[in-house]
Parts: sequence; C-alpha cells; structure tokens
Amino acid sequence: MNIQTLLNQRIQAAMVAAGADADAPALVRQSAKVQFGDYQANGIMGAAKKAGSNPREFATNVLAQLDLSDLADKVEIAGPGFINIFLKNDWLGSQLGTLRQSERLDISPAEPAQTVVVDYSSPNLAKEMHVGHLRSTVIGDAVVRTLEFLGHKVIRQNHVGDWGTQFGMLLAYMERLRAADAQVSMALSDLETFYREAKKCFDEDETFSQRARELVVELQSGDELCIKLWNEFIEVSLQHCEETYQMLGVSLARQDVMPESAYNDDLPSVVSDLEAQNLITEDQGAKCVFLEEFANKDGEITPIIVQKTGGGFLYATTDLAAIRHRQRVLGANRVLYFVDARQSLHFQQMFTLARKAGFVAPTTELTHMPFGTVMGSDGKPFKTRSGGVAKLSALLEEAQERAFQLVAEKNPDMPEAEQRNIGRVVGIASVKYADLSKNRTSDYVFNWDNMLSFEGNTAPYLLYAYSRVASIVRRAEVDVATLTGAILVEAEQERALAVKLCQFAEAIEQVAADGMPHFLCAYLYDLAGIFMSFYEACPILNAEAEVKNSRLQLALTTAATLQQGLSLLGIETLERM
RNA sequence: GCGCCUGUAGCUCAGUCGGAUAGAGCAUCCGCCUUCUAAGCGGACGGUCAGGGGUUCGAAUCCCUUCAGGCGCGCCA
Repeated sequence: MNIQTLLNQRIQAAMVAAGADADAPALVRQSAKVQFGDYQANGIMGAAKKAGSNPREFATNVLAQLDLSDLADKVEIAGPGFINIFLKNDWLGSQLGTLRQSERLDISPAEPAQTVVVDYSSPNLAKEMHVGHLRSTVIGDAVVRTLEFLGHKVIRQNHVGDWGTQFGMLLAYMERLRAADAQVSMALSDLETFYREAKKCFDEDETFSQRARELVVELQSGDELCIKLWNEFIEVSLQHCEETYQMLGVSLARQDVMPESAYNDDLPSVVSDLEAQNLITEDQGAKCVFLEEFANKDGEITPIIVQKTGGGFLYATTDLAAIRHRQRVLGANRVLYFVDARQSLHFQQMFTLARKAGFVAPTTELTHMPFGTVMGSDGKPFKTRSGGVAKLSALLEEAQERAFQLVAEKNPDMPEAEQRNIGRVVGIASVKYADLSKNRTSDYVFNWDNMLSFEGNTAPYLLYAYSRVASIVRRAEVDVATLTGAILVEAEQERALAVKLCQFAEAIEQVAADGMPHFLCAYLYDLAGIFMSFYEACPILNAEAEVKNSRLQLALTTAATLQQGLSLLGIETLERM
C-alpha cells in the first residue's frame, strides 16, 4: 500500500470529473506542516489556471467529486487552492494491522516488473580497491537490493577493469620476480605495493618498460604463457575484491563479474556495425564517430574514438559492446551506471551513440547515476594521514577499531567478543551510512567523529533505536507471531508513528526510481526519531492490556521496518548494543 | 576557450522535479533518569538560500548574468 499513490489516483479522478484535462496531475505530497494535514494536493492551482477557472472554485468542484470518507476525516481547501487531507486514526490503525500481518510490510510488487542491469563497483583490478570505489559499491548495492525487494529482475554487472596497457607492466614485474625465484604469490598479497614497484621499474628501467609493452601485445594476441600469468594476477586481485565486499557486506559475487576483457571478441563487430551505418569517420588514422549533438557553438565536435591508429580498441568501444550485450543478451529494460560524475560526458556520448546505432531499443532506459567525490576535512579528495590514497580494506579496519573503542568505553562489562562484534557492525554501518545518507550527486566530507556519533542522522543512532525496540520485545515475552488485536492510534506520538510506518513504501519507491538511497536514510532517521519520542511518551510494558497490545504492535512494526530498511541499505542490525 | 557539477545557519547536511512561515544534527544555552537501554527525550538561539535581473498567483528550485570552487574536453580507463 502506498498512500500517496492512492490519493493521487483518487484526487486525479475527481479533478477529471470536475473538468480538468485527463493528464492533469494531482501532485499529492506529504504535507509540509502538521496544520496542513497528512497529505496535500498541489495540482489544483495548475489545473485551474490551464482551464482558466478560479482555483478555489475549481477546488470546491473537485471536492464535490471526491469521496475520501473511508480514510480521511477531514478534507479541506486552504490557501490559494491546496487540498489538505487529514487521515482517520482508525483507518491508520487498520492499515497498520494489514501491514504488520503481511509478509513484506504491505509493499506491492512493482508493476510491471522490469529487467534492470546495474553496473556498479567496477574496480580496476590492477590495483587494490580504495576509497574511490566506496560510493559506487555501496550506493549501487543499496539500489540493487531495493529494486529486487520491489520485485524487479536485477542483473548485477561488476564491470571490472582487467585489460589495458598497465597490465603489461604488471605482467613484466611478475615475470621478473619469477626469474629471480621470488614468491610471486607473496608479492601479490599486497597489490598496492606490487603496483608501485612495477610502476617504479617501468619508469626507471628501459628494458623493463620495453618488455612491458611487448607483453601487452602478447597478451592481446592470446599468448599462452602470458594469459596464464594474467589469469593468475586477475584471480588474486578478484579475491582481494571479494574479501573487501564481504567485510563491507556487499552482495556482489563472482558470477556478477563481467570484466572488460569479456567483450574483446565483440569489439571488431561493434566497429563494423557502426561502419555499416555510416557513423564512422576516419580522422588522423583513427576511427571516430562525430555526433552533432556534441558540437559546440563553432560547430566543433569532440569525437568518440572507437579504434586507434594501428587497430587497437578503446574503453568507448568496450562500453558500447557492453551496452549492446546488456540489451540483446541480458534483455534489459533499464540500465543503471553507478559511476563517478567525471565520466558524465563519456556516458552521454555512449548513450546517444548506442541509440543512434540501434544497440538499444528506444524504450530501454540508459541512465548514468553519477556521484560526487569523498573529500577530506581539508576539502580535497580524501587521503590517508601519510597522504596516499586510502585502501578501502584499511579504512574499514579502522572503522571497526574506532567503533570497538567506543563500545568498550560505553559497556566496559560486556564480553570482548560481543564488543568486537558490535564494533564490527557499527563500524561498517557507519561508513556505509555516512555515504548513503548524503545526496548521491554532491561531494561529501569524510569525518570519523560525525559518522560514528550517536546523534543525528547516523548509523549508530538508527542501530540504537533498533536495539531499544528489540529490548522491549524481549522483555514483553510474547509470541510475536500470534500477537493480534486492534492497533489503537490515539496519542499524538502513536499517530505520528503510525503515519510514518505507513509511508515506508513511498520511501523505497523513490529510491528505486531515482537511484538515491538517501531518501530511505532520511525516512529511517525520521522513523527512528519518531519512535524515540513515542518511547519516551508512551509506556508500553506497563500499559493496560489493550493499550499494551497495541503499542507492542507499533513497536514490532517499527522494528520490522527499521530492519527491512537497513537491510535494503546493506546494513546489519544488532539486538543489543 | 567550450561544457558539466556545486554554492542553503559558525560546522556537517536535507529540502519529495514550481507550493504555504526554508528544515535536521553538531556546536552554544536551558530543562528531564527510584518506571521499558540517558548511546535517549523536550526546549531556546541561529538564514540576504553566493550576488543581480527575469518568468508567475507562488522561486532555494525554472531562464539570463556575474562571482567563487570542483571536474571534464582525439587515439589512458
């Protein structure tokens, strides 16, 4: 059940009956202020203007066509022509009863269900994952989980970088270690160092860099030994990624890996397809596509190069092959790319060209879901204290350690194993939530103290709220499953909680539509805050039977919603903390 | 040079595609634990929505312009 959708439908129908155009939107929103009720319809003014009638008069006509008496006890016209809707308490109570008894918090499956391909995380396997991969991985995973919960068929695509010139350098370094009888596997256990050392040789040693370039060619021509070395490297690097995913609680698995190299065989046909459609222009020896959509005022066009002078392919070619694959093989209705905002132009070019070349159906949605940079407190991209790029695994270790210190301080008598586990959950949750709770598109400042704080819109606050509910449920000693009876919506705090609980669907549908998990975070933070107020104002366990039963159900529904919501964000909950 | 993004309270951030008197948290100040976890709750203070112009019943939101910052622009990915 989605109240907003329901009201939209009913009010829009009334507007049409009152003479508005069939496509006039009702624009129902959650009310900005309590005195405006629970929901407000903003569409009357616009529709009246279009019809050339007086807005308040039109509103009166709409109300005459509108019967909300089953769910609202007051529907009023306010201001220049708003319609304010005040929901009935007993309707909220019965809605909540349905919601609580349902398997999925009364969230209706999306109609129609789509096949959604989500490209996220996609680290470069030449190096270890670093802070720069955090946003794509965490945000993409939250959106994936949300889409799946809504019943869509989601195909994860971890488009890892496993091809390209820097692999020649890495292979040359592996070869050198082997020749010196050194343990390659040991050296690969720290990929960051391995990369640095290889780069150093490449920059300083001419025979080495010569060999590196040869190896790129050998690799691309399928030389057996070369492929073997490369496979070994890729395997180790993927294992590093998987360890990080596991620590981070990200749902990406091996079967989701669709590396760049997987498209190698498709690249010539991408170019020939484009050629067949006369989209290719040869310029200075390279095969280019000039799209007039990207011309500047002087008519100059930045081309997309799909084949280099000498025949090599580029990442644009690979991305085009990937789009085509996602459409033709995976059958996508929607393709979402959670990739750094800096690649915005690149994706606009890819999408435009893919459509022009017929690689995707006109109805298939291609969307770049860009995100901003993680900044340090100095306002520059986040670095470690020593000034290097922070390895993601090290960052996560630090988060867990910091959270553990806090837990140990607050609960000195708790067994260390439990302190460690709480530290792990809180630490990881804090890092993820700090990222998820910010608007995806803007840069954000990474700050340990803010993200680990128990105050404000943070993971610890939400986890604490959950553990408080859990504690009550434990103490109540009732069989949750058999707990029935009316949910009474009387006290102000009970009402606020009931309304919020009924709005879960609105929050997650917004995340699915816009790829913006921070809507869900804001919802959960609101919910937790409202629950805290309810908790302070409305005694549960000491209340008389009927009220106790009702409030316990409110608490249980809050727990279920918090847990489900956090789970969609990829965050574990704790029964105690 | 061209293009994209950002600019909201001292700080960190929201603002539901144009709606009503711009909201949270931190910080500062004032209250609340013999009752379900005070890692909490209630309240106060705090704003030229970077500046200017325009569009209209109505603008933080849309258009133009100026300023400030970030990023991207032919054979790397």
